[in-house]
Amino acid sequence: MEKTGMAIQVIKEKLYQSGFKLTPQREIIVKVLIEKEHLSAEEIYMAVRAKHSGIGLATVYRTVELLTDLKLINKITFQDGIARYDLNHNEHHHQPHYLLCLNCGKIDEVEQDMLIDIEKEIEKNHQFKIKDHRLTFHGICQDCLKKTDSNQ
Amino acid sequence: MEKTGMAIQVIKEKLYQSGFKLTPQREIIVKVLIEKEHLSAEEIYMAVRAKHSGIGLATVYRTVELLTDLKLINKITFQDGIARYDLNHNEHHHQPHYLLCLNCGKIDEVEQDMLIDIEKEIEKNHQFKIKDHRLTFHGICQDCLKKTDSNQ
DNA sequence: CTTGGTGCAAACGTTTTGCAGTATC
DNA sequence: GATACTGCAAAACGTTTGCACCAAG
Repeated sequence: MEKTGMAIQVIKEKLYQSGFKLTPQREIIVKVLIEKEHLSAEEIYMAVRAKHSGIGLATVYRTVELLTDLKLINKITFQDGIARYDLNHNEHHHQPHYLLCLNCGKIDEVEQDMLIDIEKEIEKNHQFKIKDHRLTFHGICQDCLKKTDSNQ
Repeated sequence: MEKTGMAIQVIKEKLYQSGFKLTPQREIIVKVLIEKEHLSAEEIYMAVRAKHSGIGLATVYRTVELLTDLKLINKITFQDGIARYDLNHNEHHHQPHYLLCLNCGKIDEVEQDMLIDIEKEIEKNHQFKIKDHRLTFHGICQDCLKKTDSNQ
């Protein structure tokens, strides 16, 4: 709960710095985002309604849009076209890399930025100034590998 | 025209090998995909209607789905959630990397696979068997850099 | 005549928007 | 009382599907 309180405080400050408020609805949404990762808007909405039944889906969308604009959370869309949201804990603005299991759908994050050298090469070879990146690996996670190993 | 004819011939063969036909509608769609890259379904539909006004949008969707399943084209979805399609010229099954200009929206491709070493490291460190990847760099393209350089 | 393919329109799931009402300063 | 924010419902958007019709072997 310490961590939650701290994170909310930081977000509250950044909101006020930009002229926005941390309304009760926004606070509940942020708490949900702290508790669980990779949630879609619908999933946030469900979790939020469990705590405060009066919140509308539109508020969820408007809040995650606001938080994304302020770079407080990351919005990521995999191939299914559904946007998912994660708190942006690291100060560095780069997106983490994702490991997406094709079997069970689990999403893992790799916080370490492994693209630095590649980005330098791309910038040199293509005269393209890189601001951000999205990298997702599709494959089979550790758990699913174990399950299938014994059978095949 | 040589290139177009060859590409269509290859696609026709692969379709027949899998028990499908190259209908007139499918042929027109393929020709459009040969002529332009990174088209959305809607854009394919527009281009196709210019050549043959009777084709329906559903046929476009069904065709690109079929071609994607047969790995004849790549489907890629950027952060806007709109799927785009590209002919898969290289035999290797890996997705190219993309350079997306935040200023003008231009999409460039990097065919060379630069992730091989990183994938080895991820597989070792996370016990995750990688099957495919999606890598997009967001930044400013050469043309837009030139335009803004003089002003700032 | 059977099978696969098509066009149209309707349905779908996610996201956005208009608007009237609410809370806050 | 002005401003930012909310909830609801409707609309918008890209995409998929049901179905009757068509084409080809």
